[in-house]
Amino acid sequence: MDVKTTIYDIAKESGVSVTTVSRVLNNNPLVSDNTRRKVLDVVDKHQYTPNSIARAMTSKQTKTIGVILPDISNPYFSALFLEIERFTLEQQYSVILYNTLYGGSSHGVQSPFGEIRYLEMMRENCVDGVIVTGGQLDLSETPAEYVAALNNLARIMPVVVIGQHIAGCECLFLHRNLSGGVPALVMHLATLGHHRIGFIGGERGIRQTISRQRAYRQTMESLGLAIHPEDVVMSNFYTQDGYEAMSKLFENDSLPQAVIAINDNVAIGAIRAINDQGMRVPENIAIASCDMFAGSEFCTPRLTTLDQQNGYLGQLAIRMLMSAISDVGEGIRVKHTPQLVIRESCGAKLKDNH
Amino acid sequence: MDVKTTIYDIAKESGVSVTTVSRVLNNNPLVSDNTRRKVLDVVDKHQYTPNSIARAMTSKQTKTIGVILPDISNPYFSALFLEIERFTLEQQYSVILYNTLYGGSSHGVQSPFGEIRYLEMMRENCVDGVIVTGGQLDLSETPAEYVAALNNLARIMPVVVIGQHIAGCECLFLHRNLSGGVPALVMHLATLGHHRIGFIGGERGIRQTISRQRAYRQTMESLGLAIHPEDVVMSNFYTQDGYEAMSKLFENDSLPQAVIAINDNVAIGAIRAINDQGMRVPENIAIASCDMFAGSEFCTPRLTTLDQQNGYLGQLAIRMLMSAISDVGEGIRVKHTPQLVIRESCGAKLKDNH
DNA sequence: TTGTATGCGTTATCAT
DNA sequence: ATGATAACGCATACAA
Repeated sequence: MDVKTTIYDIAKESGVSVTTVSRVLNNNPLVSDNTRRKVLDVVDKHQYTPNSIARAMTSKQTKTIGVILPDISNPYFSALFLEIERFTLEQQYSVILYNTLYGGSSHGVQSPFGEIRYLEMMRENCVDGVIVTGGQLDLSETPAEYVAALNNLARIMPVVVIGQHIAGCECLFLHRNLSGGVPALVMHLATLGHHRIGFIGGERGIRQTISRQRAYRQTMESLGLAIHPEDVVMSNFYTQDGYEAMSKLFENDSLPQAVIAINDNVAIGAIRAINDQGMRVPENIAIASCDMFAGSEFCTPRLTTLDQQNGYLGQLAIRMLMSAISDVGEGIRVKHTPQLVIRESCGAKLKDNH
Repeated sequence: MDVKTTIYDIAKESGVSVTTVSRVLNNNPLVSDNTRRKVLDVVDKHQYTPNSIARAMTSKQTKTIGVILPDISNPYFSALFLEIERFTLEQQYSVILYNTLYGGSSHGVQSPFGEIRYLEMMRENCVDGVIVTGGQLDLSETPAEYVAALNNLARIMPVVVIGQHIAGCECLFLHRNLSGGVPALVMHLATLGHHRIGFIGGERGIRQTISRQRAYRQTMESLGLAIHPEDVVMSNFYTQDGYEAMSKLFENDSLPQAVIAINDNVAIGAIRAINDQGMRVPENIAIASCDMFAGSEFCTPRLTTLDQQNGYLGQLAIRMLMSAISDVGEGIRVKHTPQLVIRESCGAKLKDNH
């Protein structure tokens, strides 16, 4: 391996001091055009780029942010991440990504560490700021040690949490509208004539689950529709979990007319389970989902779902972080409103295709 | 923001020299148990962790690797990445991820830079090694400037390329078996009585596309089956592309009995298009795919596909890189063999579900 | 306009 | 067993 050329090599070969080279590199105007050109020639010749490590030593900035999330193979998180990364790059920052795999992944891959360890690693890596989402943050009762670890980190650098506010947590919060759109979804189903509506997916004790279920229950009640307790089955957030939850429903004596899934993956698994019973969606059972993932407009049937604007959320988070890194600012106040996307899986707009 | 405590703070408070603290931190045996304990107490009290930047200054190692890929929201790449990250973490390394978004993404997100820029950024960030896959690497004619940029980087640090070997490229290559399994797939279809078989998806000029199409053509020929030129439609690698490619097929005078898709996403899009025509899979047209993604066993119909062992591939890549970083080793020789996964979308194993 | 000297936090070399 | 000091590559305060 070649050794990287340093600012000293450039200085010597250009016949100037390191200071001058440094000035040229940082576009400091206090350099004559002549020397500037001379230096840049040598820089180009060696394809020299400053060592960002050494730079970080003096500047106290690594120009790197950290992102901690459970599972990048989950479409919800990858949509978020892609937007975060794009903005990060535009600001000349890089991003270190940690997948905690908390709550499991669809690949069976195991994480070697617990979530708290990832927070520590951020500190060790001297990133300039951190965005963290999912995992224990989404527990209705976030463990005290985890909050303590978050606060520990937040004392050193800006930390943006995408999720609901946690008492005693000193981070910046980007509040997610967890239940928004669910009432619209329930009403849409009711309007289509589905009066017995179930709810599947999501883990017990997770905020998304709780919040969306609550909205579902309240809307049902306000519409005067009864909820059959056996129509509500929790599991997790992946396709497999949708399959299992729906299969549970089939073990009951009777079925709901419509089922709301916690997200598109769960909905897809549910549809598979329904098909396995020789029934069809939406003819026999309608399916709707609370979180739209890329590609769900190509399912059969196309999924009626809620656009949670996940990419937009990522954009807000990174803007919040960047402003916290540069300014003294305490972040920005924002709002996002989940939008109902009506497609085929509930019976509206269904093409006659046979 | 609090300022991070340094080794000096610890030294002063412990009443020893920084050298001794450093020894304690690095488990150097040349410290008496007494001082060690004394120092560790202070370390614990302040929750001190060494500044990895300063450490990198002297050690010339950042304990960070870089991964460059087109789009982490693509299941193929996320499966790869998750395995890379797991092994990386086990080795106490972190990973910086760059999505080049070369070839487009499913989210419409645009990358601010060209691929070569990402290679430069790796150098600037002083990572210890790089894994790069996808993008221009997969062009049948990789541009000379891109190869030059790769070589530039490879002169400074180990670079592992997941893909086919490129003439004149000095990186370490993890050869992918691109066409393996395709003959088995074609034969499977032929055995089921499908004699007119089409092929859709994949971009023109991309190695995967070329390689798999060639295997498809050769196998067809060896089986004495004719290929109708209009049954082959290229597009890209996403669901939408599968939809469009299949729609093209419907514009022809007649249809193939079976269609091979370049991957599961394309297959899903194709199935959607077929359903939109009032036809069913596999009853009217059989669909098979060349690259299995997580969750495709929950499609309706379940996809018959090839397991490319993408996660395993990632594992091999990171092992190769790690051995190149530590040893003088020139990497490891490995083999992976895509496996045929027979499910429902071709008509075998189809449950009667209506 | 240019250069010298110092510091950033750690590890390593060399004393003691 | 412990400590003083140089070195890593860069930015910057201060001189010239």
